[in-house]
Amino acid sequence: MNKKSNPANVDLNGLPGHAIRRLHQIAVAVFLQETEAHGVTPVQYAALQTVRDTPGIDQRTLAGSIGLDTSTIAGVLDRLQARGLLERSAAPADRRVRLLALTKNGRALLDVLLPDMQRAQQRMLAPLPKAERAEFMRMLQVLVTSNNELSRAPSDG
Amino acid sequence: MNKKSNPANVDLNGLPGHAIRRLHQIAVAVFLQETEAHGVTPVQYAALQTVRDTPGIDQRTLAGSIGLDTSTIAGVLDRLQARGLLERSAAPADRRVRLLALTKNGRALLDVLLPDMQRAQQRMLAPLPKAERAEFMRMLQVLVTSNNELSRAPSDG
DNA sequence: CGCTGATAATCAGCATACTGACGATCAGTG
DNA sequence: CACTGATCGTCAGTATGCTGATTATCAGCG
Repeated sequence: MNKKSNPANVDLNGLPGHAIRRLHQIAVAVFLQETEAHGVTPVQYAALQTVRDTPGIDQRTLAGSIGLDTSTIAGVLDRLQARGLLERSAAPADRRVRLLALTKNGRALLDVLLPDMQRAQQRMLAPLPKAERAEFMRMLQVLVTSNNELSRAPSDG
Repeated sequence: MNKKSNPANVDLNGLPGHAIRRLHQIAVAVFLQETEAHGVTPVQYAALQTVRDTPGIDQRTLAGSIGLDTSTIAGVLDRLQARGLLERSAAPADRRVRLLALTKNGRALLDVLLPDMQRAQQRMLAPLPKAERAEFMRMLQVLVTSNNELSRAPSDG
């Protein structure tokens, strides 16, 4: 790949942003591989799981909880609803708000998904020596929570 | 946010994949903030920098080098070319291949971009104690290089 | 030279993810 | 009740990022 040896050259792999982007791509790929049978994306899983854990949550709160824009969550929920995994209903006290709940199919999907999802999570950190995995997760949490206010829909979870 | 206390509940923030996705979002936001004046995305920067460091590189090699699909790189290069930052020329020895090179404007942009880009990279890790930043980067590299073959266009850089 | 398999790039389709603008609704005030 | 400002959700537009199919070209073989 004969790169010219130049002081202006930059080692992309040494840049945090670049490495983080690559790791994210890998994490998504691993998740999709392990959960292949269920046709669910990481974000769709996060939405389903959060609605299950917090039935009757509204879209805005859900978006903040998983770190998504309100305009992005709309499309995610459209697809989940179209698959019959989730229902939207108008809040009786405030007709602007749409309340979310899983259908029976949605809950069933989460149940069968769980072991595959967990295996995916373990595979992501598997290359790290066992002793270092918790340390990596701890640093990850520090970086995410410290910079939380940067995204448009900061997570309150 | 009264979650029901249920054994089926899952702490999303404890999942590697979720934390990595959030960190990626933050990294992109920081990059865009610090380099706001230049209207360049992280991926566009990676493409420009790699073409500068490896003039005459072809699209497929570039895609592999920064960890992108060949179908994704096409759109990125379209936009850079439309802005006059980069040129595509047919390889004389193989007319399927398109060789890439920066224009004078492209090189100039990278020059003025450099300090902003570097400040962005530092900000991403700033919440971590100084002593831990190198350790985090080291673990990041381990995870990326070990799982490299998972993406469609594995990086050879 | 003609055929076959491989390769470079593109394209269509789908799914995040953002900004900025908009319509609908609500709460508070006079 | 009418007006004002805020809030919830949506939409249009743009930019990654993927899979699978297609086109153009090349390399090798008979």
